[in-house]
Amino acid sequence: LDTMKTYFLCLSVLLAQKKFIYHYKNMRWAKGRHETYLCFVVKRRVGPNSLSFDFGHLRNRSGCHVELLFLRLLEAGALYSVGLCYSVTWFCSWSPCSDCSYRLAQFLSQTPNLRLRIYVSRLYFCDPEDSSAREGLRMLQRAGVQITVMNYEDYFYCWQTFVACRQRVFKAWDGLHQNSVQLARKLNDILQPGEAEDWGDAFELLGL
DNA sequence: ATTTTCAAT
Repeated sequence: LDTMKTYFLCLSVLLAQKKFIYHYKNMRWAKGRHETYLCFVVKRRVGPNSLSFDFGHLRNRSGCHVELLFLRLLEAGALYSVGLCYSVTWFCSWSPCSDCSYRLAQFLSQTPNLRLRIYVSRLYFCDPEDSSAREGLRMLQRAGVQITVMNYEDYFYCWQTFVACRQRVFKAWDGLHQNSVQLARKLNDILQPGEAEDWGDAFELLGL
């Protein structure tokens, strides 16, 4: 019960502006981001024409990745009860590691009444083409998860929704758009493997 | 060109 109280306490607090900027900045070399934040919205269908919402944020704690903390929260019944339809959208500062992807896919296969959409600010350990993190993302996609790289609008939305912004308008950092485009391209390569080679083949065929 | 990563000290 105390654990649950702690969770609810965490959920009720808005993120500090500096913390949000620091951890969600989508720069290529995100030095020192040894924490991961997860901002979420849980939409619940409680009647034919009515929805209820929960929102908040979590961060990883004591060696537990934030995605698994979120799953624990769901499983503890804090945000979830059987028989209702859910849609969960979360905005994470790092993309999930392979292990979290695996566990999420497992969870989702047992929970058909839950839809998950994941927005990520940066890609976690996805540089090598054969990395398990990349494979994990593909597994999530096959499990029906929509994975997207955050863009300006997404940061804007998060700022309004999860940050103690006190009516201060979100101000983009240098390179936000460029970095987002680059990361989106990379994620696209990860999720649609083979496309690049197809192009290569096409060029070869055309003698280019 | 190169740099980092849900830490470990």
